[in-house]
Amino acid sequence: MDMRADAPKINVACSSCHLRDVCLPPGLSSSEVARLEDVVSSQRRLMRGDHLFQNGERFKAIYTIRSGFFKTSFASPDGREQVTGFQMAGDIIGLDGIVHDYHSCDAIALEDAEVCVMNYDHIEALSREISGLQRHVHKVLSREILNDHGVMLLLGSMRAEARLATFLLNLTQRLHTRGFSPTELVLRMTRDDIGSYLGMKIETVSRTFAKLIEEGIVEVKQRHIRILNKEALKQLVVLEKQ
Amino acid sequence: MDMRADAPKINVACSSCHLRDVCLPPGLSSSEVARLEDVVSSQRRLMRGDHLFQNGERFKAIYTIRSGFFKTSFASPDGREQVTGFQMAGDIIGLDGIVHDYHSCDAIALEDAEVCVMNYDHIEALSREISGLQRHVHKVLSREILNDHGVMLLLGSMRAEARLATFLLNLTQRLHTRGFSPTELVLRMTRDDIGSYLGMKIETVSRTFAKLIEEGIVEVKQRHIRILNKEALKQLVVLEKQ
DNA sequence: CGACACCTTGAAGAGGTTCAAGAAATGTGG
DNA sequence: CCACATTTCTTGAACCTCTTCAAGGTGTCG
Repeated sequence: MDMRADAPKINVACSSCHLRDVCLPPGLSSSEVARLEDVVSSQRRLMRGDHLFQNGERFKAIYTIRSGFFKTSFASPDGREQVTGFQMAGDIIGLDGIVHDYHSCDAIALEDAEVCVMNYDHIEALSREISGLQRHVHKVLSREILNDHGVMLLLGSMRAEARLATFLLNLTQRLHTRGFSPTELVLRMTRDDIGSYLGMKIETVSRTFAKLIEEGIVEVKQRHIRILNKEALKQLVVLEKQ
Repeated sequence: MDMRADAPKINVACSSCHLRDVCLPPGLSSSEVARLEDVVSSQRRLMRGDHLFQNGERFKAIYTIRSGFFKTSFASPDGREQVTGFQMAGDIIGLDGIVHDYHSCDAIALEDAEVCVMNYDHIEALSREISGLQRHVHKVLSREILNDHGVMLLLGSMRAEARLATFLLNLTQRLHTRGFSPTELVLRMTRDDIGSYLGMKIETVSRTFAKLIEEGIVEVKQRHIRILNKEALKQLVVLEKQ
């Protein structure tokens, strides 16, 4: 959060960023893109385990992930905790902070990471002038809601195997659109994180992986996962129960 | 959705609406309020069971509930369904539609209801001029996200009894801020709806109510609920497990 | 009054949790 | 670079919660 000499205001080149399509609204003029670059007040590097922000911290900015992998988790006053999502390059993080002017969840880097810091007031101001940006911000927020509804569906109606299958399919799909393999991935989170996210105990996560291996659907070497039969994974989600 | 002669463009008096504080951004000048009233392009009356909007329907407006009670539910392609929330007077509904320009869930009136229809393009345009409105829209979206995280926590980490307790506390608390009793409520939804929302089968909902009755915590007469021991309800949420 | 939707209750069973122990990987300090 | 501590993951067995299946009760509305 500090702006030390080694984290100066840099001129970021959104225009040449490979995440441009994920991150910026479509159809902006180059002059508009130039103004948007001003919003990115700085970049921040994080080491594995670092907090990008914490519950209760004052909300000033939202962040676009340039590289690395994050988890967000939400804690209730009485000590319950729930991992609410995993974020990767191009994802935007920190939107929960808008309501109360402080963050209400924790964002933790699961590997060394780099983010663009976008000052929220600045975004607000600029989106009053660039309607494409305004719409983009709304869509990002709305997408988050949609996404959460998907997780609620998973938590509310799926069995362990379908949850894990959905999780793996979702991750590979997102990685695939970022140029990675559609059938192989390295999990950056612990089984505990997965368990929290999917609403199951760590032992159940482990056993469910074991079941998928047994059925010849995936290959697991630690956190390295290879999907051998994607169709079977999809069928697991659909068939199981009703 | 149709603009028949009996549902004309009316001049709505937001300025004198009793929901004003819930619905409008705080600290607007009276001229700004006047302009906001233009956003409310019409009002719509719904009978119990009517859809306010449906999955797949083109997104044009968001709605503020003036009276009545709604549920929103989200269905996956394979036929799973999840009730994602219950909405009452002052709540805003339809925000899920922004991302894809069409609605991705169903909103159904659980009793006769009345809503203000707010044209979304109009809101966008006006919030470019009134920064208080812009911020308000963002906050409403962000609050929705926060809310969903709370439900994820519930679904991911609570037992049946804690889920139901949380549900009842949440409902009464919201009703209380709207001037209703903090200890009595009439459920507008079926046990099935509750079950879907809380991720449990209808039989479990029924049995869990039975348990709460047995413990002397609530009194249940059909859909009429009276909370006899609110502290005990709260303790159920906290104590149960860890 | 009869039909239908909604709700409750019982008994049996499945799926997931808990507790416990050990294996495998990772990190740390000498 | 190895030994040791720690974290992370796996597996087994007993248990418990919730689900499933089945039947019957209650309320509502034409």
